[in-house]
Amino acid sequence: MDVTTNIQQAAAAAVKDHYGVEIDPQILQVQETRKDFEGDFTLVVFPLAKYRLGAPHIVGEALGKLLVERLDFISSYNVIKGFLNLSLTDAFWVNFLSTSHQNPAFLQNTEGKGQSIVVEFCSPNTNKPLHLGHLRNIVLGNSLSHILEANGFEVHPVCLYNDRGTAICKSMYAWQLAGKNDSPASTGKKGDLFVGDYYVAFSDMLKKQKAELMAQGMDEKAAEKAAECSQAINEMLIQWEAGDPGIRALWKQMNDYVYEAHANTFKRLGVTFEKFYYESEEYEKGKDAVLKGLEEGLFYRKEDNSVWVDLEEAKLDQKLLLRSNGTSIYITQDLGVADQKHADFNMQKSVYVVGSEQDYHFKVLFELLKKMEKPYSDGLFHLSYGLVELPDGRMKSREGTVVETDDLIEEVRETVAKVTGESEKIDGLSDEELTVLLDQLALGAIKFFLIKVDPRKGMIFNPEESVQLQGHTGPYVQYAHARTRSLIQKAADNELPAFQAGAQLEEPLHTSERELLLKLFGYKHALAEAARNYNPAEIANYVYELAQSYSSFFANCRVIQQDKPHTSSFRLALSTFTGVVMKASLKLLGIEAPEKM
RNA sequence: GGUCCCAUAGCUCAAUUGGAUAGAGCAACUGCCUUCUAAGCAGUAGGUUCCAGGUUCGAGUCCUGGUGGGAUCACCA
Repeated sequence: MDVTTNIQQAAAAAVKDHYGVEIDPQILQVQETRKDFEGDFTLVVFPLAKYRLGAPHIVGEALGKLLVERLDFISSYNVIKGFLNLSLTDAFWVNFLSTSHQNPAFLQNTEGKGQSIVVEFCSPNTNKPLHLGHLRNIVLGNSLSHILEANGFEVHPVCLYNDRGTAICKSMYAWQLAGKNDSPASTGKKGDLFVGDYYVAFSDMLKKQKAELMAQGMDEKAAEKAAECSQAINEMLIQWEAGDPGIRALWKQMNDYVYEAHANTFKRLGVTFEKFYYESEEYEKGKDAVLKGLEEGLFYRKEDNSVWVDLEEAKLDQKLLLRSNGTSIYITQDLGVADQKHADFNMQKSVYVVGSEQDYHFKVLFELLKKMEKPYSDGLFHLSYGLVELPDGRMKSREGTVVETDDLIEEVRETVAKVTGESEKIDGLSDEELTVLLDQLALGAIKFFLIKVDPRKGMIFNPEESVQLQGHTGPYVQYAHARTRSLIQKAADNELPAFQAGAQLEEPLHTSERELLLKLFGYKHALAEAARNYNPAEIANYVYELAQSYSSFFANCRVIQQDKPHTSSFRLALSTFTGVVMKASLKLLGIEAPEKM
């Protein structure tokens, strides 16, 4: 049994024996003792107030005394107001380390066993490169997938490509007009950039044509519709729908350029998807589901033949599901894709990592799926994240303020190279190893930066300052990990006794050793909470605190000491284990843990 | 206008989901590399947690009402 529940139950039993009152052990929360107070775990006594057992500090005293008597792993206690601080024996911690440090099960939770869960993320358009906003999405989705997996879930990461519609037609049209014979190969541009440039070219064209029409007195909306290039796009869309071979071939060509480029970026980021869905293949699939719902009386048809659903009960509006001409809209497609996922993976839960601007959309979608009584409708979750903004506002592709993924990685990599170049620690590395290291550190910095913030919140990205290598950063954690590895190297030169259960140390545990052990002890809880809340930021903060505790330990406690072999081997095991937990935690964030840096 | 989200140190963010004296990093200042990696450690300084009420043993966290910022409300996706 877990110590904290052990303490809870023992405390509840003590209350019963001492006061004759039966209480629910759950109300007695046990938490890590705050720094500045003596102790390891704290039992909060205040909730007992409603049983009128006496002043909280007196109740705390009584319980503390009983707990020390009854639980052999508690060495002492102190009470401050209604907080009962308990110190555990050194033997307990030595035992904790010996049972955990080589136990693979320590890194794995089992809550999700037997449950299948689909995580959809990234979901890009095919008309431009991936930018910082996508990157936050990808990094969050990827990390969430790892976290769920570590909690025992059977995870299926998928990506839905928005590969059809007006956006890609714009690039196609601009290419027809201007480029014709150009390709990524002929221009030496990465495919997504290549297609994106034509998209921008189209925007400029439209802007110009609109301005001309508005100068003739047309209002903005009408001008947008009437512009020659808008008309051409509509025509192209109709041809695409009709399956025009020329248009389809061009469409496929443009998309393929982008897929190849994106695949490259994914690879560089270390992200994999189990399956890609394509809007062009899925967008008609929701129709049948809607028609079936119509038959069952869940939806209704208006005179003009459009199909609607009434969601006013859920405080949402009347929503359109099928156009009057019978075609699908965005939400219809999502209904279809949801069923397709279920057919593919038979999931109980389904997570969508999508920006917060679509909160309303997902409320509607989830309400609809519930109404249709889908088997997975209880397990739906929208991991909604805020915008990434620049110090002077939103990124705008037209103004050239978009921070592109590949550029960003390159830029950070250069900074890392500079710092690394000044260090002698990497002397033994080959050029190839150095390249790998720089990538690991640059990506570590970027990913950590994007994950550490609560996803719900918008965040500000300052190109000059944001991605640092010191302090609350990925490289800080990576550095702490590298230190654990370097210690092991050093220790190999010394002959230390093997660390084992019941080892007698030459000196009592240092405060920073206790803090570190307490942090390690908290790993399972952090892992479980991150999954329960679908929040990778909790892992980022956990591993940062772990690295802090280790760095402090490293500065305060000498590990290898000739005259104290048992303390040495204990500390070495502690370091090794910390390294293992840090590496596993970083892995959950999609970050590599280098051996040397 | 309706709905939803956000507001914490100069800046970027935390706060174990209602618990102790609100904590980290950056920036500033002070110390520490001739035994394990200084991308580090230890310290100083920095706060009316947007405002006003309420709930209770206890509020940054919950409720009500404001203020400010963002998003959204298409037969777009």
